[in-house]
Amino acid sequence: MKPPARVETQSPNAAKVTRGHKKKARTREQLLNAAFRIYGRKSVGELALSELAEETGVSNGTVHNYFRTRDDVVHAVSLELAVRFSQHIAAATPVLGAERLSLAVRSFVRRAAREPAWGRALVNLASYSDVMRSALADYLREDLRVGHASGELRHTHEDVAVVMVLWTALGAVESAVEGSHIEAHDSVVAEMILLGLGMSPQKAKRLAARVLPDAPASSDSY
Amino acid sequence: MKPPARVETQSPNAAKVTRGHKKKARTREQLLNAAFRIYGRKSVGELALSELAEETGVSNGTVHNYFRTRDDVVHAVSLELAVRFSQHIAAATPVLGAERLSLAVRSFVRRAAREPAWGRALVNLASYSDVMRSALADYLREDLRVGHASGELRHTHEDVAVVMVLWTALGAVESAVEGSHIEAHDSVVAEMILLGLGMSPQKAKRLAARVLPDAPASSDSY
Amino acid sequence: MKPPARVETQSPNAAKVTRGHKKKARTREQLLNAAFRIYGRKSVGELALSELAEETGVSNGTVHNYFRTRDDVVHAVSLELAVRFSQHIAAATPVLGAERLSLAVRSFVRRAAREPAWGRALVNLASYSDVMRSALADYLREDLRVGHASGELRHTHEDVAVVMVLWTALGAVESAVEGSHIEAHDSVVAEMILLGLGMSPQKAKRLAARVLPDAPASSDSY
Amino acid sequence: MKPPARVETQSPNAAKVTRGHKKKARTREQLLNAAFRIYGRKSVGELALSELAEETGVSNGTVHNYFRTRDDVVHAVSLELAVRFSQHIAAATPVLGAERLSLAVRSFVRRAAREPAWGRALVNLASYSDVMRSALADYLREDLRVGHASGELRHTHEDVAVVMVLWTALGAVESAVEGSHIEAHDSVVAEMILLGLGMSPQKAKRLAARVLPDAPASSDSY
DNA sequence: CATGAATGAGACTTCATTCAT
DNA sequence: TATGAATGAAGTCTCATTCAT
Repeated sequence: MKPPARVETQSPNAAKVTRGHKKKARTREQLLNAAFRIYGRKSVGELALSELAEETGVSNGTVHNYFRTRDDVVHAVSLELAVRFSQHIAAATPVLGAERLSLAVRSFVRRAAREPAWGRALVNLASYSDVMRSALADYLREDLRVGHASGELRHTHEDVAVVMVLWTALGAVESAVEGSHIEAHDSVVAEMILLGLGMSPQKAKRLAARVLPDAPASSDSY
Repeated sequence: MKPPARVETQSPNAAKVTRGHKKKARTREQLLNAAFRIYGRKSVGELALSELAEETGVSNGTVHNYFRTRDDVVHAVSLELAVRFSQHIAAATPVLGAERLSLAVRSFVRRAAREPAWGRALVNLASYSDVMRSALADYLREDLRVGHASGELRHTHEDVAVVMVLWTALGAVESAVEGSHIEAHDSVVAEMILLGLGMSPQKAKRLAARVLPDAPASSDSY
Repeated sequence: MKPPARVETQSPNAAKVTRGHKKKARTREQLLNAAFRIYGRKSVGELALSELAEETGVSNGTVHNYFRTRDDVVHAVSLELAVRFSQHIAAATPVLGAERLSLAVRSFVRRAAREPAWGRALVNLASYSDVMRSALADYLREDLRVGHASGELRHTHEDVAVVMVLWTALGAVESAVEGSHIEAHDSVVAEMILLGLGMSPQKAKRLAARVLPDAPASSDSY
Repeated sequence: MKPPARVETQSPNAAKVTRGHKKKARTREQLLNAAFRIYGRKSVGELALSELAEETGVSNGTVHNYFRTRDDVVHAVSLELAVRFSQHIAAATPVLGAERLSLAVRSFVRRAAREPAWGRALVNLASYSDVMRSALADYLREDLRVGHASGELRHTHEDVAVVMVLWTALGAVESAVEGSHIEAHDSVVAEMILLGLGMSPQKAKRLAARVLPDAPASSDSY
């Protein structure tokens, strides 16, 4: 029988560690959300820490307690976005491969058309931050590898393929954001990518045209 | 008849002073070159007009006589770069179509590998400036159209195709600049693009592998 | 009923917690020690209360419970230093007069040479705080008065003499701290001071050259 | 008759070198004067560049064109003060030696009594800046050397003597500034210093009591 | 035209200080 | 009491911009 008091004894500074933790986490999240919203309006280099403070509704000094420089903000938002994205995709299709790749590209393009601010933020981040690009590339690479192993995809060089998929998707997002209304934009883009990866034209067309579940209601942030 | 020659003899830089016209043109050119060099080092948003003055070796005020804002600089450099690029490509292959497209993409990637500063400048400009992107897109579009008409290319949507080619090329330039050493990088990229545009795998491989004339000696600027 | 004794056994720093009194006194002492250490590194005006918190290992708020402003800190450290100094000198020589004065000056110079941080702290404090200067001056004044009464010293104006002795000693400490290695520095300084106070050259030389007991092991603080 | 045109011809870029030069020099001087005035009110570490801007009547940015940090200001003012001081002393007595030393010390003390702000500035600068101390020490050293060579002074160690004279003078200035009204303060201090340097009591008293020409009207600045 | 000193708005940065826990 | 997140005043610093020369 262990004496329950010992729980406290074991970690005497647990209180210390937790003190103000929840508030701190909440503030940080608010800051990241605000930053993402700003990236939807202006380029990464134009975000001013003071603007971030105002958008979040905290003081100038508070922002500095969390982020010392603009780049700290970009970095943190990139990581957070990558995490959320992966959770989203994993929830939608647990199966790796060409299909998931197509799905990911298409959902990017669709969301960008629906929420231009989101798309602009994505492009801004990915253009600026190699952290963002790496994070996205890591997910794509998994699908490419599985697709290649299964014979669906026949690209000759994985790294080049990753670059092609990523940048083409970003370009499509960018043009969707700029308001080019293209019929079934997401499918056209996905098909072209799959072709580039060596999939047969018929399969590419079929896979890229699969019906997609309706988008989830867009949350407040990203 | 005044002996104008003597004036030049007396002061080595009299040429500069002789004609306002020439001087003005030369200063502008120097400013553009300097700006391009800076874009090879830092992002477009980080170029400070005062830095441009220093790099060019003129005064703060002089820069302002030519460019009122940073965006003026980006705009001017973008146009100039597009012009030089088109001249370069036109000189290399007068024939429009898939082949010229492949050539253009490959020469971008090669030059980026050879001169990372040039590549960085290109990516920075294209990421930031839609003027730059449009200028490049216009050239690509001609080739795509001709290639499609001739049946070499079978893309279903021209705008999407333009975006794919342009952004994939930019992505490849970016990764070349970052130092990823890939065997025959330019050909691999071109082949993937041609595939995506619907060319048959055999033709794509053959076209993308064509031997290329050696690069011209890199000039001082762009 | 929890067994309070066990609490102490379980945690090694329970002593800290036992009595608010003791803890408070200890915290204050730690703060003063930390402040003195910082004065050994940077000027009095550069000490930040937040830095003091970090150096002491307590929170920002805790410092504020003890000292409201920087000047409070300077004041408290000055008084504490003066007290310790007087105890030290009193322990070494109970006899007032020229000899004790010489001893005091010499021990300052010696300690500064041995522990530059200590010397720097002393100079910083004395340059900034008239409290510090007054405290030191008060001790010197006693010796000057006794020395004058006994005929050993013949200075014409006590206040001026105090200033001369104090500032010369500080200057000597400062140069010792800066690393000027002078043979028998302490004796040379003391002799010059005694001369200035009107002592005969022979007596001054003899008195200033008296052998000194070895320095006590330097404590952690001041 | 000289051809006036030639003046310009000879140095074609003289205009360039001079352009705005007078204005620049004037602004710099105003800034130094203002800084010195501020040092008469508060410690060196308390001078804010923005305050300096306001005191001088120029913008914040202008100050930054001249001085990047507080220390730059201290440094520049120290050098300037040293130059002016040397000019002043050289004008008053061209003869090096104990007499000039006495004169220098006395004029410091007198001026401090007359113009407390000046004295405070001097003490603040000398306490903070080793540049200031070195500059003053260099002048003193010359006199000490000559005085020693001539046999008037018999100090055993020059470096220690420099320190004694300098810091005693500073201490005297400090106490004069604080309002201690001492009869013939300057002479008492000088006498004590000369004694400390080994001069015979009679000579020291006589030399330190020499009548001094009346002080020049205090200028606007230092 | 070119120059570069001066400007001042706007962003960054530091820190003493407050206060809920 | 101790904590530390949040605050905001005060200062630093950067640069596009103006203008007299």
